[in-house]
Amino acid sequence: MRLTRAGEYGIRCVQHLARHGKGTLVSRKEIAVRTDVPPHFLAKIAQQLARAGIIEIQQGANGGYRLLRDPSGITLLAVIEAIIGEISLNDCVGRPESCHNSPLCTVHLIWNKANQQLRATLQEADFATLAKEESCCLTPFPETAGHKEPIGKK
Amino acid sequence: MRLTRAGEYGIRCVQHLARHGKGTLVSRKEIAVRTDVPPHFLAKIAQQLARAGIIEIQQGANGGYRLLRDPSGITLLAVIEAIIGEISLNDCVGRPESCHNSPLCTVHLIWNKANQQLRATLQEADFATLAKEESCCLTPFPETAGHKEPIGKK
DNA sequence: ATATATAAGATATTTTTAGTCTTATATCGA
DNA sequence: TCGATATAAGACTAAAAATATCTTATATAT
Ligand code: SF4
Ligand code: SF4
Repeated sequence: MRLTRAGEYGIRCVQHLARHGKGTLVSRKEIAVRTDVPPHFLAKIAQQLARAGIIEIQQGANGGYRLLRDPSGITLLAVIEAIIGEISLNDCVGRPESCHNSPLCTVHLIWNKANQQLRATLQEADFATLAKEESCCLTPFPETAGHKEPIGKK
Repeated sequence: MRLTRAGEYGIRCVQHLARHGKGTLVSRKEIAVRTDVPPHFLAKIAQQLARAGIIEIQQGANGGYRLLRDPSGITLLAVIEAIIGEISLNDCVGRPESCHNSPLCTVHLIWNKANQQLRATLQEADFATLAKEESCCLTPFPETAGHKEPIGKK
């Protein structure tokens, strides 16, 4: 019941790009360092974002990534689902046929409602708004950003 | 971003008990067969429900499980969180200290909001209401319930 | 006492997540 | 044109979590 790291990383990537604005080329390395994401992992995530039409990848020397759309036209939901697929809080939400009971199931209805509500909330959040204030993943002192401490251990 | 099977099974178990009403003893085997849950797995889940004060386990011959509270006083949220712990859609929701950026992060605020909304929705659903109509996991013909077909394979 | 049913926790299997590595390709600039 | 740099694509590995089972112990009804 939790977003994967890949999803979280995808959001960080887009948010960093959003701060530079639509069309600005930013190197993978800069994004990786500033958002604390393993560079090779970021490459994979970027490919998914590119396939979803959110970013464009420029190869070669001085390559990098750029936003294809205006930040105001990119929602949190779009980015997340580009990475992890359509959100489905319970198996039967996305695939009702996975449970023979779903046509009669009152719990199923609750899950459908909750799922739709969650997706709506994430759809309301666009990256123009999100980037307005200083936010996600701006490491205060880039030169000292060791980014090797594990992000979260209990 | 999905409920675990253990969580789903826990709901089925409580719902089955709810149909029998508070205090009625139902054997683990009956619950397992009728809700299509592996018996040993159910045992584990039941222990978690017992620790959470939702059911009581009766040992020994003719033992089984019974609801401790009235179905109307048991919410979907309570059952789910008894099994999988408190819902946290992103790591930083439950443990803000896991990301040094959380105090400034606008995305973090969205997750907090979405999380609270989801929990509220699941809290509104109580098992008296859920059990009113025929619902979750009532196999139409118990005697033919082979329950060995895998519940969901793509 | 014996049969029955669950307790509790160890163990095993499978799936998913997370991350890395390798080889190929594209682009820039000397 | 060539070499350095940067990403592409996908194979591969490692770690973690989910799912399920097994084993031994304990409780209870008869
Ligand atoms: S029993 Fe209901 S809630 Fe559970 S998987 Fe089936 S349809 Fe979904
Ligand atoms: S960057 Fe923001 S949303 Fe992402 S983990 Fe940190 S606080 Fe949460």
